[in-house]
Amino acid sequence: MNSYNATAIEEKWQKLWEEQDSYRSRVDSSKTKYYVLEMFPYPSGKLHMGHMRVYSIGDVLARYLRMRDYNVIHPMGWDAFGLPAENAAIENNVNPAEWTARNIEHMKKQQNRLGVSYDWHREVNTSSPDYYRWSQWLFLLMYKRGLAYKKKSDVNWCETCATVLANEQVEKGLCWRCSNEVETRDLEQWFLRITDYAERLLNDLEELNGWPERVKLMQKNWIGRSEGAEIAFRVKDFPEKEIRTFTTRPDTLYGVTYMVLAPEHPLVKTMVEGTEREKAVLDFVAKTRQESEIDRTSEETPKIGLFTGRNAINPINGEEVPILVGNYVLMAYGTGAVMGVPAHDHRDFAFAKKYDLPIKAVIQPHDQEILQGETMQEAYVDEGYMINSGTFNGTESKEGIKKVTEYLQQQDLGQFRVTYRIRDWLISRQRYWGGPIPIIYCDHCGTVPVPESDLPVELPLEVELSGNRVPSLAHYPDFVNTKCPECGGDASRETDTMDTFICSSWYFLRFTSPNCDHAPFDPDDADYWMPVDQYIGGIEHAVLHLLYARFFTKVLYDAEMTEENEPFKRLLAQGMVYKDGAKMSKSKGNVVTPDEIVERYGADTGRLFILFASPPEKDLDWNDQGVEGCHRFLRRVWRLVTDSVEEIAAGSGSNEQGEEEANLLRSLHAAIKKVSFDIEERFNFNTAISAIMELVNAIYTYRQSVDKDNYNRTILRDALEKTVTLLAPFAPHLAEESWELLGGDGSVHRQCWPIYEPKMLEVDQVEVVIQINGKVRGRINVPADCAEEQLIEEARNNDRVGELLTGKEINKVITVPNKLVNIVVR
RNA sequence: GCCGAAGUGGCGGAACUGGCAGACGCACACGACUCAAAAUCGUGCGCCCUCCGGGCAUGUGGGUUCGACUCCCACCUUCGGCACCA
Repeated sequence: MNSYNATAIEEKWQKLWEEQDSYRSRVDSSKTKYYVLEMFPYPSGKLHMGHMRVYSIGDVLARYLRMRDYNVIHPMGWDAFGLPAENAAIENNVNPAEWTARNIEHMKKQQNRLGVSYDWHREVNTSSPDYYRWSQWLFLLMYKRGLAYKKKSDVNWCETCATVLANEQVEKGLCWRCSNEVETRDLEQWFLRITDYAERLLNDLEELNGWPERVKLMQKNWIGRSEGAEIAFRVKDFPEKEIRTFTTRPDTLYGVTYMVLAPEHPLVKTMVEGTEREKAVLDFVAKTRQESEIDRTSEETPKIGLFTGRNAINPINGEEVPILVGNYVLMAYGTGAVMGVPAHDHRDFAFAKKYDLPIKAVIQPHDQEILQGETMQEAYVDEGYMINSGTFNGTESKEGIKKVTEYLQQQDLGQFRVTYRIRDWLISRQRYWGGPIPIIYCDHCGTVPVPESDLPVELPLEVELSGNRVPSLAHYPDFVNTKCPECGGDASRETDTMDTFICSSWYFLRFTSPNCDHAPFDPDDADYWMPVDQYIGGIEHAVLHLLYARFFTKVLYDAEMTEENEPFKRLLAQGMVYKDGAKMSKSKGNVVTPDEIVERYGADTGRLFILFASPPEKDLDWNDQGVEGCHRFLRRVWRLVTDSVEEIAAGSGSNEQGEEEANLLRSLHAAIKKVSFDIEERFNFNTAISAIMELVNAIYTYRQSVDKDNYNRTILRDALEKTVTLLAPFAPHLAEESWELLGGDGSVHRQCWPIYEPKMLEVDQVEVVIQINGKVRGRINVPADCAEEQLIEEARNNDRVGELLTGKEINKVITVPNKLVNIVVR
C-alpha cells in the first residue's frame, strides 16, 4: 500500500482539470442553471483563511450541484481598483497596474491550488479598460437618467486616504479602510441618487427569503424609513418666510415650546442680519460647522442651543415660540429644522431643562394622573390621548397623528411625509487608481458627459512614483486637457475617479458575458444566468456592497437591460476565522495561511477542516489539532480505498447477504440521505462531513466483521464508490484519485449524485425507550412499527420496569411509535 | 439607550416538527503492535454518590407539558448593528 501523498494527487488532478477545461460553463436552455458566486477579492497578493473559507463553501455547492445535473456557473474575478495598490506602488516603486497584475497572477495560482472549480474563461478584472469602460458607461447611464449629479456639500474626508468617503464607508466616525478619524469638508462632489430607490430597496427586502434576517435588518436600519409630517411654521417679522419641519409626532404639535434650526439652515443668516445677536449666532454657526458631523452628533457632545432673537408661529394655535440654532440638528436629515416638544421627547426634555424652556404636556397616558409640564420628571413618549390641544382633545395619539396632519393639509400648512436616514451615495474619489469619472468641463458648454464612443476614458499608466503618494489625475496635464465634445473648444476632464464599490456593483452581470464589447453585458446571457442563485461572502458588506449592488440592479432593471430586480436570490453570510479567540492578525502572531496548510497537509485537508469545524455562517476557531484530525480522516479513507482495491482483486469474494451486509447498506443509504439534505437544505457542511465519517467507520466495521475472502464484493465496491462520490465536493482531489483507483468511469465530479433508497433504511427491530414519569428506566427491542398495545405490553413485561411499577397506580401511558413509551404513575 | 443574534462536556460542535442530551471530531487515559518511538488498531471518557444502581446536568429563576436544549415570561452574560435621525 502506498501512503497518501496529497501534493502529488492534487497537482495531478489540477493539471488535468485545467487541460480538460472541466469547469467551463455554457448557456444550455435544456438544463436548469445555477449561479454560484463568492464575493470576488481585492488582489492584495495574499490569500488568507477568510478567502479559503468562502471559496471552500462555494466550491462544495458548485460541485454538488453539477453532480445534481444543474448547469452551474461558478466564476471568479478581481476587484482590482483601490488604494492599497497606490501605497504599494510608492513603497516598491512599481506601477499600480503592474503591482495589481502580479498579485492577480499569484492569487490565481493560490486559488487553483485549493482545487476550486472556477470557469476561468469568465475571469474579469475591474481595473482593465475592457471592464471600467462599462463602469463608466453605467455612470453615464445614471447621469442620463438623472441619477448622477454634482453638488457642493459637507462630505466625509479621510486625511490618511486623502479622499472623501460615502456615508456607508464611515464606521463609528472612522474610515472603514484605515480607521482614521473622518473630518468634514465642504466640497463639490459627484453623487448617485440612491435615495430615489430607498423605498424599493426597503420594500423588496421582503422578497429576499433566502437572505439572513440579520442582513436584511441591517439594511432596513440603514435605510431608516420614518413616517410623519412636514409642517410649516411662519416666522414672526418675516411674513414671507417659513420654517418647514419634519416630525414623526404631529399629534404633539400643541406641545411645541421652541424650534431649533441646523447651523447650516439658510434662514439663520437672514433672521439675525443686522441684529444685536448677529455676531454671537454667526460665530456659533462657524464654530459648529468646523466640527465633524461625527463629533457633533456623538452622544457625549453636549447639546448647545443659541436663541436667534426671532420667534416662530405655531400653525395650529398661533402660539409664538423662540427659534434657536442648535449643534445637534442636522441639515441633511428631514428639513434641518426640529420642533421642540419637551414633554414628549427625551432629547427635547433634556434640552428644555438645560435652557429653562417651558414644558407643556399634550399627550396624556391612560390610567395615570394628569400630567403637568412643570412637575414632569421625564418625557412621556408613549401613546395616550391628546390634551391641551383645542378641538383635538381626547383624540388617541395614534389617531391624532393622522387627524392633525389632515387638518394642516386642508389649511395648506403641512402634509404627510416620509424621510429616510440613507443619503445619496458619494462616489467621487480623489485618487489615481480607479475608473475616471467620464465627464468634461467646458467653459462654454458647462458639464458635458463623455460620448459613449469615446469610452473608455483611460487612466494614464505612466505615473509619478517619487513622492509619498501617487498624485491624483489632476497632476497629469495630458489627461486633464482635452477638447469639448460639443463645441470642440478647450476643456478639461473631471480628475476624480469612481468609488471602487461601483465596479463591484455589477460584476456579477459581467460574468454572464465577460467579453461582450457592445454593452456592459449581453441581455440574453444575463437573462439566462441571472440572478445569482447563491451568493456567499462576509457579513461586513451587509450595507456596503450588498446595498449598492441591489441599487445598480434596480436601475438596470428600470433601463430594461435586465429582467432581474434583485441580483442575489440567496445569500450566505459566512462567519469570520479566528484563532485562540482572536481575529488572525500579524500583531497577535496567530496567523495561519492557506499556503502553509496546503503545503503541509494538502488542499483537501484544509478544505475539509474549514468546513467541518463549524457551520458556515458561524465564526470558526482555527485549531491545528483539528486540522491534524481531518488529515487523519483522509488518510483513513485513502487506506480504505487502496486496501479494499487490493483485497477485492485478491480475494475470492462471496454473494453473502447477511446482517453485516444489511448494516453496511443501511449506513450507506442513511449517509446519502443525510449528506444530501445537509448540503442542499441547510448548508450544514459540518454535519454532512460527520455523516461521511460515520459511513467510513461503518465500512471499516464491515471489513473487520467479515473475513476477507467472504466480502460481498459488489456491495463493498458500491459502498466505496458512493462514499467517494459523497466526498467529492469536499475533498475533490482525493475523491478523483480514489475514483480512478476503483476503476470508475470518467471524472467523479461528472457522476450522478447518489440517491438513497428508503427501503434500505428499513429495519425489523427497533429499540424503544421506556420512561416512567419521563425518566428513562429501560429499553426494549420490538418489531418496527408494532402496534401500540404490543408496545405497552412489552414495556410492562420488562423486568426492571415491572419491578418499579409494583404498587403504583398507572395514570396514563403515552407512546411514540418506534421511539418511546412513557408510563405515568402516581 | 434602541434593535438583533447567541449561551450545551476539557475544546470545536450534534440533537429534524417538544420524545434516549452530548452524533462526529479534537484532547486525555488505558491496552495491543514495536527493541523503542511514530503511525495504526481496540477500550474508556458530562458531573456527583454508597458505582448493583441512583441523583444532578443544555447561562439563571419561574411557567406550560406525561415529557423542554427545543415553547412562554423575567433576568444575567457575550457578540453584532444603529446611535442626538427629530
